[in-house]
Amino acid sequence: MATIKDVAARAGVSLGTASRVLSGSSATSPESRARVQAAAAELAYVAHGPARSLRRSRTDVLGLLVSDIRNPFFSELAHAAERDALRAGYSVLLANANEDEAQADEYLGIFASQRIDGLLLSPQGPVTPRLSALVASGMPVVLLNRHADGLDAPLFETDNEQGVGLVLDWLQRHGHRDVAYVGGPASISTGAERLAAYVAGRAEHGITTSDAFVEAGDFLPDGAAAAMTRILDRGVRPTAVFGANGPTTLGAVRALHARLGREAASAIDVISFDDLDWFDFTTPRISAVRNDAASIGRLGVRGLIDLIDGRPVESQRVAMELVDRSAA
Amino acid sequence: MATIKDVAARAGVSLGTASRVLSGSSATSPESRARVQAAAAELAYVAHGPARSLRRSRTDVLGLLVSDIRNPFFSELAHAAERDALRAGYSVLLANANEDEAQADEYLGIFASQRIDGLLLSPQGPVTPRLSALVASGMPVVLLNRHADGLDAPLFETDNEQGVGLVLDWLQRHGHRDVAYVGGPASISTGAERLAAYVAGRAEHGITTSDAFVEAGDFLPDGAAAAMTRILDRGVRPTAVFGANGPTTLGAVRALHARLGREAASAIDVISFDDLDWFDFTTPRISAVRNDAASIGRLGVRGLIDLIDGRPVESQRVAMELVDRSAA
DNA sequence: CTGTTAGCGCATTCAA
DNA sequence: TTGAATGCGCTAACAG
Repeated sequence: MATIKDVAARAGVSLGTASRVLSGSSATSPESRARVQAAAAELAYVAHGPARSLRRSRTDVLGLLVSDIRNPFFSELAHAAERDALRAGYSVLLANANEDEAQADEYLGIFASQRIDGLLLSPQGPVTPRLSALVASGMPVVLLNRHADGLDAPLFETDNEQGVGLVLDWLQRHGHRDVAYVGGPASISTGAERLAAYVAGRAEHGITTSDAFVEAGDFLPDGAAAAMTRILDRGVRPTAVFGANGPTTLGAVRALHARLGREAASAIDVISFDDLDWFDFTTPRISAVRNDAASIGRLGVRGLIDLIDGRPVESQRVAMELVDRSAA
Repeated sequence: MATIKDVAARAGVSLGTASRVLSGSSATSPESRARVQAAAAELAYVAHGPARSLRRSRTDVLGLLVSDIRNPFFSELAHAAERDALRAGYSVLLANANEDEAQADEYLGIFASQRIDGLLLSPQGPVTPRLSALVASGMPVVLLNRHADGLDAPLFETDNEQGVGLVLDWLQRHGHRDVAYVGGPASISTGAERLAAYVAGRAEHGITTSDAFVEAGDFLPDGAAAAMTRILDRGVRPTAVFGANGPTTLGAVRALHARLGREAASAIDVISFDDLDWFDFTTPRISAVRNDAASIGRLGVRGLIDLIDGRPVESQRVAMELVDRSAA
């Protein structure tokens, strides 16, 4: 591969001039510029990123660590974040924790070694030593959708309380009393907050306060199916099920079908925190509260870049919207 | 951040010795080793990836360019590939072309600049100048699921012909004659191959050869919905619809519902190339041919690493399996 | 506006 | 087994 030295030689200028032309860092004569650009094109020159990073002590790479890339919420978020980062001149190193703390920590090590310029993080619960070391070293960090105790970073998240409020209203409007709640791990802020909001509001919405109807999964389909099954195994028969995120609702619906059969399952209303592609096609349709994953991704990228550039950044909550499919 | 120089100073050894201990490249005395490791731990030393890459002229980073990260096939594939790469000591830079050629090309430029050690590619059709430059420069490349004309690289793909054969058999078994085929772009090998296999086999499976029933989308939901709508607008009424990939089937089902209403839509059988989470919950259920995206990802990573290490690599086809939900 | 020079952090060569 | 020295490719500081 051609180096900048080759380009300079071919253009008949010094290395410094070639560098200035190619990185546009300072003024150059039109003549040099033309010669250097021609030489670069002829040699198919591509700047050596690692060398440039070493010299400039920045990489123009952002790290994005999501909890579960197969969750459409996060794949949508990652997609939007990546696009916006690219537009701002950053690449994104995407890592998937798969809702696993150890795996998340491993990726933080890779990020540290790659010397990313900033981190977009959807944390898996507690702050690990590696994470606090990263923060202590001055790494700009923004949190996506979940906060981590003791980590003081701007947070871009859905408004869990408001979202759960929309669900509670919907349940009440439909006269549901025996509602099953399939949640996420208490160790994850979204899991804890959504549960807290549900528990706090259920009584005044006419919903049973029996904890026989409440179980926590792991925010993945299999764990949620197991949780749903545990509820059914108690012999209780909910008239509605509330899944605390997208994969959770998928797992819950699967369990309903597996355990009760298609017929009986279709007598149960389902409502979901996070909207999925296929909720229009089930019987009955599945309603949901939806937030714009793409917005959160974009807010996160913008916030992180502001942080990198030393501008102040405020946390932000994104309101949720009810997608009511019960009428149709 | 601490550098290896700091570590050496603290351990009271030379820079060279510290390097040898930390990279395990050659023998060191137990004593030096202990002192260096202790010093590194105390300083929370993390090797500077770019510097190391510059010196070793390799980055231990693989590039993975997928067509559409929101397609579960690719998010599953990416997830598996990433895990296996990590286990083999590589990180993965994941990029999403969003079925767009220009965006794919832009990422190839970033990959080139980052000096990735190898490329996993799900191409968007023709070979761009940038891609051929990359290949010409000796970059190891493997193709995932789609081939690119004139690019001679190992290919790991689903067996399109066999998969379409399974679908044709299923359609015939169910006595469908008026079958709508919603395909992908002809410029993408999977789009072309699946269509070719369908067209070649439909007559002998008792399926209409009228091209009024055939339309191409873009392998994304919106494009597929438009294609489905175009078919319906011709006034033809299929008894079954065949979607040529996952997002295509989603779009087709959406269009059926939007155009015909829930009731009429439920009279139409749907079968899909690629299986999705929710096919069990529709009325009627949606059958599919399924291939293991994770396997393809793993095969790709293994093949690419073999290529990097100079071992010979063979292309491989992964057989598809029918998931027949029509009986239940 | 340009050429020369130094050095980012690291792995590796050469002597000892 | 170790220390000293070199250079990977690049940008930035400096002098002209």
